[in-house]
Amino acid sequence: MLRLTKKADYGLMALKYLAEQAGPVPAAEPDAHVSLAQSAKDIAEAYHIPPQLLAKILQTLAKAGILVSHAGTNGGYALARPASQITAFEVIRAIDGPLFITSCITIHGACDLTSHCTIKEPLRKVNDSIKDLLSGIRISDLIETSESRPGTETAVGGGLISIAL
Amino acid sequence: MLRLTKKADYGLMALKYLAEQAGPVPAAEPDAHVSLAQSAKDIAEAYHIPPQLLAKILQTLAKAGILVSHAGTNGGYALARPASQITAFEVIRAIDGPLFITSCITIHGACDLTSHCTIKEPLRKVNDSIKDLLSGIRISDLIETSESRPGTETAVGGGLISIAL
DNA sequence: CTCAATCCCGACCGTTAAGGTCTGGATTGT
DNA sequence: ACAATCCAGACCTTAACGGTCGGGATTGAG
Ligand code: FES
Ligand code: FES
Repeated sequence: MLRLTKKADYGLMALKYLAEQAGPVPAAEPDAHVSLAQSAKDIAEAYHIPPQLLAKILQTLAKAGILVSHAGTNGGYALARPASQITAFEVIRAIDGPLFITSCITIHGACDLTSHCTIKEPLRKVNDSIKDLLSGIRISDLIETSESRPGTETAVGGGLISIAL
Repeated sequence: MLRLTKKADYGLMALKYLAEQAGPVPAAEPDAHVSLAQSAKDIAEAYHIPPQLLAKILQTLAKAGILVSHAGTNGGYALARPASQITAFEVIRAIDGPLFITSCITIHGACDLTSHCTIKEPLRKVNDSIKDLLSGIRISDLIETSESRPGTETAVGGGLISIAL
């Protein structure tokens, strides 16, 4: 249930990476772009993800106005805005499209039993809540999660995604 | 993104239906079962959904302890508990399995780049938030979608879901 | 006892989308 | 001129989803 695609995961990782690269902004360059340009290949190698796939994701993000791109020898991608002004919601939406939980959104608008479905409305509210939740998360929120223990690898904390209840 | 499967949708619809049938409980039968038994076929016809598919969904729900079943001529399904004690989360979980947004849960435990993934932890928190959100929704919340008691709002539309990163 | 109405279980199948690859072309700094 | 990039599609493979089928096990009714 409620599955976030790997593409969106990759996209968020890449954005976080870019935000980190541009992290210590010397506050001496108020114009131009927000962060340094990084090539798709570099980012892909940093995270060991398929380079060509990430390339396409970054292109999508660029088309959505979240990234700016620059071709050429020292080209690459940079954040179009400060990391604090990019929400997880718009990233996910840009990559995965406007799909939502109802599963009743076919290409024809709505599913054929939309007139009999009695839980459509409450589900829409859940949908909105999740949207709000995601909209409240900014890229800048991702960069300082577990940064305090140098040396030790993360993910040592045992139960990764145990999903237990 | 974040797509709820149609099966879960159907399951919720069926549960709501059962809850409605048993709605005006005369409070004179504190024992036995909570609601009247309805056959899978009846429920399927009420909503115009594939009967055989719904049958399987109800079986799953019964196995999960959410419904009780009774074979025989006047058999059918009934809620195993009052509708106010069944959450949307456990329904979805019973039907769609313990899948969650991370998309990094393969059958082998975790995805192979779990050691490089830097956003796993923040994502897990989002996950938990959604889980909490869904856990706060009860079947009884579905039956009075509009114009209900002003005292007991569904707490869904309020957007009071905050996430701490 | 017999029978019909049910629930139960597993196998099966078609469609779709996700994840990933490949090829060719358009920019642009050096 | 050339290499490093970005860009835009056309593919491919696999797995999950949505749905179907048939056979078997219960159980109330007549
Ligand atoms: S089944 Fe389509 S709106 Fe619920
Ligand atoms: S990509 Fe697997 S944990 Fe994020």
